[in-house]
Amino acid sequence: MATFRLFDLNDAQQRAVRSTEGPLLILAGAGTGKTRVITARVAYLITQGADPSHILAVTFTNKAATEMRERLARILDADAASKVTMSTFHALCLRILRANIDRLGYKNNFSIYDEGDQLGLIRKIITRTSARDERLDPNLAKNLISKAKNNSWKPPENEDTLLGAVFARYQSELKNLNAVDFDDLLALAVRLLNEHPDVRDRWRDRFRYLMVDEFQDTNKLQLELVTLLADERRNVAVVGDDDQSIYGWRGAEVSNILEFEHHFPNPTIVTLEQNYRSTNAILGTASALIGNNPRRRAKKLWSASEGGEKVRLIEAPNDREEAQFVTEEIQRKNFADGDAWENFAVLFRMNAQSRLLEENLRRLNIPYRIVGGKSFFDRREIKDLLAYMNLLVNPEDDASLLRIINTPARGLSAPMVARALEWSVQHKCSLWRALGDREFLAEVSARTASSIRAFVEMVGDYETKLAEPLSNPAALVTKLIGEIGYAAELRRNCKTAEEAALRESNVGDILRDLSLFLGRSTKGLRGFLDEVALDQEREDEEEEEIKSGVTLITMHAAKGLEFKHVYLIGLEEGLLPHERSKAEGSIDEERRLLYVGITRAMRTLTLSYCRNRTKYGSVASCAPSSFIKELAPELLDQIDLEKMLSAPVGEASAKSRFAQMRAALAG
DNA sequence: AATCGTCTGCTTTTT
DNA sequence: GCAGACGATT
Repeated sequence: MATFRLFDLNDAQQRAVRSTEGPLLILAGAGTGKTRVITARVAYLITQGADPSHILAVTFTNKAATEMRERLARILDADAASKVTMSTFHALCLRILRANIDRLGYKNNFSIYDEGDQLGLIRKIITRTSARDERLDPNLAKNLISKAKNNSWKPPENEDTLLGAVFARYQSELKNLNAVDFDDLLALAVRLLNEHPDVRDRWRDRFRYLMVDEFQDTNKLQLELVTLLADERRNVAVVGDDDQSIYGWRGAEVSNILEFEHHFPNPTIVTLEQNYRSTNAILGTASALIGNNPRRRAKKLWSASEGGEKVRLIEAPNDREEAQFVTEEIQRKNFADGDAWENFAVLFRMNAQSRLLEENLRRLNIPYRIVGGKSFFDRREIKDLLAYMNLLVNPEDDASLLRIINTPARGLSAPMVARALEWSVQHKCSLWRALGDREFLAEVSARTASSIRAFVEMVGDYETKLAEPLSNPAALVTKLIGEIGYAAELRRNCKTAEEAALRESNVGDILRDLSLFLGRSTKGLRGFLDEVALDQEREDEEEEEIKSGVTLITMHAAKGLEFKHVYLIGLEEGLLPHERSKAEGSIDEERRLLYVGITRAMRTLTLSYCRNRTKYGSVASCAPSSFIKELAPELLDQIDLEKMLSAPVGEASAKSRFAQMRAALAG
């Protein structure tokens, strides 16, 4: 039975929770207890008699889904909580597709292509398709194709532009490879539900209460999916904040939330405005800024807690001094006030800005963590291993096959692979089929042919064993990487023994993860690969340990997080708002980005900009961001760093001397 | 097949 | 000013 208490919520939150039938729009300003409301509402639905298995809550990230699942488990009994579906859009679509994608002419064991695989395939198609004087940037093509899919545009029938031709071929080739990309997960699920009423009705029957988190970030396809599932019951509760829409460049449509009434007429609308995170100085600054945006749903954040320090605006001579000031002040505050490093975060527009901060933090021996950057799963050895696993599940998966066909080297040279690929295109079959075809083998030398046969036989062997009912995939994969001598391959390819050992232990980590997965799931190797494809967040052991420390993070990645002390650096025209966004006319989104950054702060907020900044290797002078004059002047404390440091006596110089002393002690 | 050098072109990145 | 990609070299 639910143990949550409705009266712990404020009035608006209660209204949101109690509104159980029909469309509901919850406008949840930053820090207004959104996750709490969603979980409370799920619990309330169940106390009102809803079957937990009829409830679906969709989020964007696995992290959010997990957090919600955990919170729900705390206020509901474990059995009921486990029956509620909490899923990302992509995982939900994957589930829908794994059950019935055969209706669209794919096989149910399809592979999921990540952006690397996607890019590889597009590169290949471009070189094969383009005339000599034509050029198309593969990355640009990938982005345009993604945009097209998210808008449900079909590949053009007439291939009269290179891009159109590449798009059409990319799509048909993916299908031949029995693979789908991230966009396809959404697009094909929508198509499946649209074209097959029986499938649609099954899912509609399954999910009778829908909740969507971060609704401002949904794109066209995601809205369509929600609409398709909602049916005439229209039990759709969406939660979001138009002011925090910062993913327009990835296809998110703010209009989904701005025009919610258009998509779901006569909704209940609840606005959450009481903020439990920040001081009124911070909230006032945020409100003043965001008030400059034209198209938005009015809301006024307020906090019950009084006072709070003014927001500081620092003018630094250059980016070096800016970084030095921020890091030394963090050190000083940590020492003077005993604030743990975890309470501090430095937010910026571009990842490149983290470098100077890193250098300074390292110099001062301050622990830090950089959020974002290269993923564990981008590592060579992990991609290789996953490619082998993918191949065992779906041998027609050319991208995986190409990745490992000669890794470790087994006499299957690049020219031979190119010929095989050509042959496979001519015969409209997969690379795997080509390698197993007598006709093709007759075209290559006897030695090459025997190498190919050995490889095909080995993979086929494992594939057969894997398909046996009582097979142990983890043991099989372990045996496979032993048989191919992958450890030796790593040692051969790494400069140092330590690097090889690290990579080897990464391989071990994945194999251990696989065993753990198989222990808790019945979905086998295929299920493991699905989970990995859709959750790239996980970190390895070492990184896990450095979870503590000062956080360096982009404003985009900071959405949803909060920190006691926030430093927002580089508030310069051209950086924030970014030059490119200005050119594209998305200033409003840049303003929202700054708004998101500001509202991360709980107690203190420090903004800074530089008069000069090193850009692309040379120093350029810069103007303060045009957003600065939109902030509330009465809540702002303006400080010129140079003047402050040259002041003969007073607090500032005492602090600076103190910082030097600390630095000496730390060094 | 691997490595070296030159060229290019610079955001943000939930899945 | 640097990383990533690609072509020329051994």
